[in-house]
Amino acid sequence: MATLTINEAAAATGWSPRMLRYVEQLGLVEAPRSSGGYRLYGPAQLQRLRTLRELLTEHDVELGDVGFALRLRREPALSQALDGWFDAAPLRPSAVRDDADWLAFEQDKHQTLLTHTSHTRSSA
Amino acid sequence: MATLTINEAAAATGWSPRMLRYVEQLGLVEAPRSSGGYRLYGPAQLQRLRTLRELLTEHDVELGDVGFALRLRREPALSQALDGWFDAAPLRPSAVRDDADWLAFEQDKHQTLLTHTSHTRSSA
DNA sequence: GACACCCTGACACGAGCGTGACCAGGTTAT
DNA sequence: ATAACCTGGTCACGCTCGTGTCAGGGTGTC
Repeated sequence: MATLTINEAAAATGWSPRMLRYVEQLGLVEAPRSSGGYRLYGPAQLQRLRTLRELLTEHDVELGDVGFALRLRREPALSQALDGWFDAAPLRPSAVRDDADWLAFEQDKHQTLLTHTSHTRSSA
Repeated sequence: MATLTINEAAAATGWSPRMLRYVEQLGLVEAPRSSGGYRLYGPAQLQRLRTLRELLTEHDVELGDVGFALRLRREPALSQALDGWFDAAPLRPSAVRDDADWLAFEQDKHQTLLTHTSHTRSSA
């Protein structure tokens, strides 16, 4: 099967050769290699590079962000931890959740009072 | 209900007041305000700040990354686009997928050949 | 009303990211 | 065999991030 070298692929996709290597380093588009080590870009890679570019421009996303998304796919533990964190509490905070929270809060307060000589305030 | 001011919350969670404002700016932990505009940290916020810290240290994640994860939750279109991109092609590329790809590839190649006077190579 | 605290906004600065440019050496097609 | 191309590595530069600090002004408590 015929393939393009990195410079040809660059010309075909609008990326610079430098960026193609960088994108590969991020794990986003990895080209197979020739026996001598040259990157060989086939249709799949070209397509991927093009759609990647669209992703970035249309959604105002950085390469690093896509890299992080990749990390999320590869580390389910991380993804799960994030899910848990987001779901565990409302972003627009409402109020107290349960008694366990209250207990922890009182402990915090005392801890605070021990180190800093401060005082609480009444809410709005 | 009693709450802590930003300095007290900082002392209780280990963040600096500066960072609490920064974290809020990223949309990660937003504290309710007093009528005068003071941030009021309750147990929910303190808990959130603590677990956020754990997230960062235990998974070697940056604040910006969590911010991006938040963006993913708020922009389903973006999340979907990323999903599509990741699923559309294998990261460890294998070969051709279907004839449509081949067609696109030939077009690319010609486009390349038109602009640059280059040539194709045989694969490894 | 005095004093301590909080607010926003700005400047500063080291560290890391995205990107280009260059180099010495290996690969490929003719 | 030679010219053109590729490779990984490194230096450079501008930019953003995380973080501290300061200034000018408002808020809360006694």
